[in-house]
Amino acid sequence: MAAKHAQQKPSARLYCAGCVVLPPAFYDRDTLRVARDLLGTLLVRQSREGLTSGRIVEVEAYLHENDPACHAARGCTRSNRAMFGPPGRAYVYPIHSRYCLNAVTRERGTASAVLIRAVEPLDGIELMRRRRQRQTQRQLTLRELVRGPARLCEAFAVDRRLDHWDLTRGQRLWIGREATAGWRDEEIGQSGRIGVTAAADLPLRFFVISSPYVSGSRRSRPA
DNA sequence: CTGAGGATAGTCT
DNA sequence: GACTATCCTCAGA
Repeated sequence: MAAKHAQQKPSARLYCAGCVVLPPAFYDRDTLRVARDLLGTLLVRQSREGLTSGRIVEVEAYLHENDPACHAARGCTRSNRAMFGPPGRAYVYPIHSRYCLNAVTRERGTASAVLIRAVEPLDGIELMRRRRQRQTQRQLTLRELVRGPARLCEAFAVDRRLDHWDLTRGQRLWIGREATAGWRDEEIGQSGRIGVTAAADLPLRFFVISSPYVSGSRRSRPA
């Protein structure tokens, strides 16, 4: 159990080194399936500042059909256009002067996506800390670096410029699969989505029960 | 640990 | 002008 979470000890070898970039076909499936399967994959960001990576431990599905909480529910606008594009692209949405990162999927040919809410920090922790530390005086704990969709984007330097970015090319920003096995279904929790007012009861949030990096209160997790 | 309140800026009506 | 898929701080248990 605990062994599935990486130790903080710095390693000479990169965690994301053996990763295989997820192909377009991965995203071109039922959105719930993609959301579940994204748990345990690695989010990787390569920029001029350096490389950061983290294991995805919490996601939310946003479906085009019968989901009023989905940004695509009211049709295509300038800001949500990426969701109407091909699967495997990034949809970066600005909110409250911060950003959220989604992976676009295909839900029977309509616009849908998976919001990445939290990761377990792996590579480039000091770089994440530098980016996140800019506002705060206090020393941030490891879990505070990436717990929550907007904190995660700040730690990974994801902003509007990466909207529409192709996540399947293995450059700048991508998601990869490790050789090691992921979590079993019993280790995955499901709940309503956080922060949404519409359709808040739909169980479209998936998270790793044992992970300390999952956002939201403990109450949103089963005992 | 939890919940409440305010900051903040881009987007749409 | 009114939202919002958030975060931070602070008070209280």
